[in-house]
Amino acid sequence: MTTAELLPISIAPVPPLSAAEQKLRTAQDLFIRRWGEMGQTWGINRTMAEIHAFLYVTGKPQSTDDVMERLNISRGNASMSLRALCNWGIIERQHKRGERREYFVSLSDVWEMFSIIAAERKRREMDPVLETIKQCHRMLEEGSLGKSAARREDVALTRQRLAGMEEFMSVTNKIFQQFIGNAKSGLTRVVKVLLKAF
Amino acid sequence: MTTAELLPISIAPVPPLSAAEQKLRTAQDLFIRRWGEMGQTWGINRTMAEIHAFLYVTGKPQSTDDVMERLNISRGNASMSLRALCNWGIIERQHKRGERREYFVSLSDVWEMFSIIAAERKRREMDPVLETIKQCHRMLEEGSLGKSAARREDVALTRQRLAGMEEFMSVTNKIFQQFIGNAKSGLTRVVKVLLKAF
DNA sequence: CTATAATTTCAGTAACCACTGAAAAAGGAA
DNA sequence: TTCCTTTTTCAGTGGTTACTGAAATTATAG
Repeated sequence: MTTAELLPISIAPVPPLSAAEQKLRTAQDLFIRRWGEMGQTWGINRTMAEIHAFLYVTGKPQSTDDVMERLNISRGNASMSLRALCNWGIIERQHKRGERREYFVSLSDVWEMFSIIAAERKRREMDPVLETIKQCHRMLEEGSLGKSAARREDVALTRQRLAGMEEFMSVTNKIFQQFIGNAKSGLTRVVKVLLKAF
Repeated sequence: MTTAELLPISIAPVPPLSAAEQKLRTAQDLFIRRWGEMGQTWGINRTMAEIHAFLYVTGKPQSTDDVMERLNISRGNASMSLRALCNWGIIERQHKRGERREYFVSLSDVWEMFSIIAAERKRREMDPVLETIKQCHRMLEEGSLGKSAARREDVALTRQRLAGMEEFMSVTNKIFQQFIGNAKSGLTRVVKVLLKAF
């Protein structure tokens, strides 16, 4: 009994990679790994970032199995991470005619991707902070504290600090807003303007 | 034997907080907690962010014990986190005349703080990515692949994707650079440019 | 110098998050 | 319907990071 008979199904004969294919793959892997590392330090888990990098850099629709194989991860992990990326909206499901399995593709426009991510993070992480700062401010106003208390040195200091932070967050928010607002339509213009100005 | 005799050293009679003090503290705590949460999602550990928020929002020099007590953390944790924040350069040690213990203060200028952080993160996290992308690009040039290989569809696709990402990272880098050199005026300028363009 | 206060270090532990793999569910094809 | 393929779910596990607490070290006062 041969190995082929014992394992009749799997282990399709993998076509050997040409030199060019190998180099392509190496370059892609390099990018994928770096992207994963970067993701980690920005609060995005490594695997998700890597999957995204893989879909983005190959530019081709890839199946769950492609992802599993390329990144050496389990089916469960692949499934959950792919779904999360779909929910973010930076990759999309794609059905192939007459094929049962699903494929995934990354958005091709980096700017669009970034603006989607920016919008979400602004909403979830920056807006609440700004809201909290305003709330703190209100708590320390004369109206809620009384005149004499509001003039206490420590109260004044804290209010001052809160004001500084609020100003900063407002400006940052505006920049994000600019990117987000112009997501599809005018991002290339934003880019051009920025490139010209700096 | 009274409790005071059994525990002669610690438990100095904590002066009761006035209403104003309580409100001040509540407002500060609110800010501190939010800041900690935000830090986490941006890849900064909660405690460090909280310590910084505490120092920033009170505006007063605080000792290690003050930090421990206010945030309910151990001495070891406080010590290590404070040191890390000092290394970042966003808080500073301060000696008080005739006092043995050390105090810590936060930088007061939010713009300066963020530009310090931005500089470091750019250097450690963005520059390497840009470098990697360039490297990948080079690996897929005609020179290293040969003419026919370089024209393969999949190679072309990947090169295109890398180019898109490189453009994005370049612009982002420039914005950061703008911010790093001259924190407030730099960013304000970015905002102005963006607002004028739309 | 000694005594004591303050700080740092670090081994051990706790909490957290990512990941696996197998079982269940869902989705066609016959 | 049943059979087979693909996807999803999730309990359990492994790995990582954050934190504690006590011992070691350093700094200051007397």
